[in-house]
Amino acid sequence: MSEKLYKELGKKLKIARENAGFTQSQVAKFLGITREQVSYFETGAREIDLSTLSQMADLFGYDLAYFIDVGKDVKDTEVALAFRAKDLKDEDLEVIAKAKRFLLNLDSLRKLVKGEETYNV
Amino acid sequence: MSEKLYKELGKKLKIARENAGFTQSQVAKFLGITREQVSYFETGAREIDLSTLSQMADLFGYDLAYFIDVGKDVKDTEVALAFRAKDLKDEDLEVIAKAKRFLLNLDSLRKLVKGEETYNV
DNA sequence: CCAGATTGTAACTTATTTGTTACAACTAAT
DNA sequence: ATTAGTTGTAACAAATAAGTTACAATCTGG
Repeated sequence: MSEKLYKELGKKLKIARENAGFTQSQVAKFLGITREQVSYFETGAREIDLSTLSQMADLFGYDLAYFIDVGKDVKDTEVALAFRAKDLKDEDLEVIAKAKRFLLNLDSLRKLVKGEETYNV
Repeated sequence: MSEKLYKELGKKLKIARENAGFTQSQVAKFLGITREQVSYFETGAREIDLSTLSQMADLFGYDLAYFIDVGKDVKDTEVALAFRAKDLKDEDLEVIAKAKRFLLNLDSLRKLVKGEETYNV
């Protein structure tokens, strides 16, 4: 997970905490960690671990998936851009070219390992 | 997150890896961690961090949420199986991970750019 | 069956992460 | 504008997690 995504997650955490009406100190006490850690998580300076994130989701009344799906929109956008080649950087084109070659070879690969099933994606 | 849940997560990871046709060593090399770590993650002996879990989800062709949300239905196993990696080299793993993300996003992509066509790969 | 490959796990060392302390910036209320 | 309360962040020590090595168990193709 990229550094950028942790910043997004941190913003969500901060907003969720404020919506729930907690201070960082209260959250920290509840989680058994320091106030500073909570701050670091919210600013994206330090990576939050899964169990702490899960506890925060419980405390703030959110589904864990809400915090996990951070960056999903960004991913979709990146893929969407793949179809508008004029906006792409050179380094991206390399990856897309390889991915397309891979997809083109997928059919023969499938015959190699499995049977004759077709996959609708 | 309880210790028990980590064991469940580990089992899911192992099954997902085996379905994808990877060895622990291949996965470890892709992730830049040791083979032993992968083993510890799969047995639940050590806690997996969010970023590593996210990378594994990409590599195996699963949504990250699948490994987090207990009781969620298995999604896109067909896609994962389509990419059995038995005969592939370690260097290809990066491309495969990206190609899988590409496939997983095809559905939303289709809605974004086109109409109701289906794509057979 | 045999040899090689894969996996689980323990013990130890190294590296990374977290806690602690300290201080500055910002806010809201009086 | 001053006080109390909150938050961001740096630096370092302490705690924890990860890497290393080693070995046994299991699986697998020839």
